[in-house]
Amino acid sequence: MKLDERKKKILSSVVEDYIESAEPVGSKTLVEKYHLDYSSATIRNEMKLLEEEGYLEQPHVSAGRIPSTKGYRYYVDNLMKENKLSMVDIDYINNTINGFGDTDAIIQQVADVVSKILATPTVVTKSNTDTVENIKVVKISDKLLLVVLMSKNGTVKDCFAKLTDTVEDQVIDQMTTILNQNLSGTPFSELHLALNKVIRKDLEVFSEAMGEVVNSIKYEMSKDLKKLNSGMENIFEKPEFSDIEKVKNFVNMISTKEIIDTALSNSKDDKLSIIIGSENKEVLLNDYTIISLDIEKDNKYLGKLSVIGPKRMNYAKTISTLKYIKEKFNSTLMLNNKNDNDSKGG
Amino acid sequence: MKLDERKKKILSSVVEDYIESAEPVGSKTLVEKYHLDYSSATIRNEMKLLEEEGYLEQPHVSAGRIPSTKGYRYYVDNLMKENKLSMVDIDYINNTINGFGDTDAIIQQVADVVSKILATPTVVTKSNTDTVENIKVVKISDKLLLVVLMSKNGTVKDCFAKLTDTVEDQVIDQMTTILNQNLSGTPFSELHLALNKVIRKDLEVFSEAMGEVVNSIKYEMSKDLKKLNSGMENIFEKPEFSDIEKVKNFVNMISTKEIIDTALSNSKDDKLSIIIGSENKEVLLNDYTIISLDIEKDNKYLGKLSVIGPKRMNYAKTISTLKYIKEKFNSTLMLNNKNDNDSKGG
DNA sequence: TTTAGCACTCAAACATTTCAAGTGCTAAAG
DNA sequence: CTTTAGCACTTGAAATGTTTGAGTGCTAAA
Repeated sequence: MKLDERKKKILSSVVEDYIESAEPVGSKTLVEKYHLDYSSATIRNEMKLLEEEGYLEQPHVSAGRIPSTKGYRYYVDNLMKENKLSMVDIDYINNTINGFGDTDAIIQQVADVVSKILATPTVVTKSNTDTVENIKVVKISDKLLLVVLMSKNGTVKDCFAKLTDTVEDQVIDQMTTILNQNLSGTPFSELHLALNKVIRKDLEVFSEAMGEVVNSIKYEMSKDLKKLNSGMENIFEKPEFSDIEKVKNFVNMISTKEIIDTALSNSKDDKLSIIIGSENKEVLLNDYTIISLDIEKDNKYLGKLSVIGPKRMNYAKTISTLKYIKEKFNSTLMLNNKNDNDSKGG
Repeated sequence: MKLDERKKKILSSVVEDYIESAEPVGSKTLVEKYHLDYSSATIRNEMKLLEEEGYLEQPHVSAGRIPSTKGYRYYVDNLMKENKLSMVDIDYINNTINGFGDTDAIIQQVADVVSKILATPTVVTKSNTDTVENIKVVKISDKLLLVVLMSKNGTVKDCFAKLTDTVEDQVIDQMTTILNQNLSGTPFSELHLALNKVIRKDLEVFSEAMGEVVNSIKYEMSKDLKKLNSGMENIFEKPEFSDIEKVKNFVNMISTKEIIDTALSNSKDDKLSIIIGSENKEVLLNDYTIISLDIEKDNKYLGKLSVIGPKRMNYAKTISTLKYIKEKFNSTLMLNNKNDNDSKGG
């Protein structure tokens, strides 16, 4: 696990060259371009050792090396140099995110700016930290239920569940109890996951009614989540997506709310979260890296700003851009939001 | 322009086979699959004539024929058989578009349902027919203008324009006059086009201030337009998009609001509008067909429901699906919208 | 411990061949 | 005059073969 200086230098050069060129990096390139004062043969020997240790990979025997997930991780944790944003980028951020408009508009601005600067798809979620206090299920007719969610802060959300079979009053009561037991206290932003647990536990008992209620709550929540994508078109510039199948999978993945939600909610909530390739539990995301950051304003949690792209991404620039934007939100320079219609009142 | 029965039968068979198979249709296929009681040689002669008349095209000399834009147009206008929706599709529509939720939710439902059934990208726009009554430009500071738009119905929209140079009061007055002259009475949904005309006419005079004001209004309007895409992932199943360049162009086009806005606003506002391939003035859309339909409820214009896809699309099914949904909106079976926060009050 | 040198591997690029689909034309048949 | 059988011809796609160059691992000497 301890790498000597030379190995560090080699690893960092491989990572940086590969990030830039997207081509496997060979020993000769390293010697010439990165002024390593050894012969290519020596570098080859070192690279072989780095490969055996799991930091590098070789696409095929006569190719150069590319970083493995472990290699990227080591680079990010130990080798990466901080990146100062260029004045151009700073100006662009400051001119575009001006704080005008409601939260939705600002979120959109942030997504647009980040995806422009980094030329990568960007996802911004606006989370609702308000928690569920009480859930009521009201029978409107034999086959129609009204679900009402009351929050701690006093807002009310409601949605309908349509059934194909009639449902007994007693079942509704039971259902209400289960929902309250499992969900009260849960932040709205985590309701999705909590609901999945509920149906996994109780599906055998009241399959249809419970299923419909859960789905209608999920649907209502999905409207609330306000996930904003931007810059999807940037993937076409990246050689990782030269294959149509890859594009297809990526687009499908991004459109699948659950995958992204889960990925983002897995990130530790405190600071900056970097999940590289196979570190992600979701197999479909194993070729991608997600870097995300919570944004706060006046100690109020606004949401999560995330960048998703191939493992081969410019980690240094991405991180400094995200951090800069986070600071911008913390600074008092921004105007206050004019109006915020996050959730309709009860 | 008059085609005899045999030519009609051949043209319609070519169109339908090509829609299904995406492969150029040869004379042998037609004889065998469509029971045309002539030899392949006769069919070949007829196809040659149809090609000379412009109804068919030949990708290369040893390939079968594919319909030209003119061929599709003739098919749609004269040959196409009405398509009854399957019970499965009808059930699916009825179960999914239930009229619950606000207008935004319903629009999303419509987009989702249509893209699912037709397996094609779908765009639904919610138009705002309220018209501009008065525009005020207020100087907040030397380099910051507030633009206020008052509507006939009494709602107020406002946005900021940031300048890099200071601007004289007199210029602001002049600008206000020009904006009011050109825009008052314009429906919000057409503001985009009207603004383009304004800057084209007056750009020489007050380039910066006017430009910024126009842009900020446009940005504000774009939030209002509520364009909802759905089913973008469906393009990957179509051989038209096997080439990555095509996908790239399509995605870029769809993300470019102006292109789609213009394309949709060109469609005649009354009934069903079908714009096939090169019939579209926008060159970038020349390989695509846009079918769209205005949706009304209680004689109130709700918006436009549009399907965009390659010229080779299932015209009959697309049209009947859209029509069915339009009727569903007209029918009184749908619940009334619970609440509608189209635009914030003044 | 480092390095020069060399045999070896493999993907990518390019060239060549083969194949099948489908045509247009001609001349004969209806 | 219309239809059709027959055939030479064209062409893209797929399969196959060839070349090239980048890069490696290993060996033996410095």
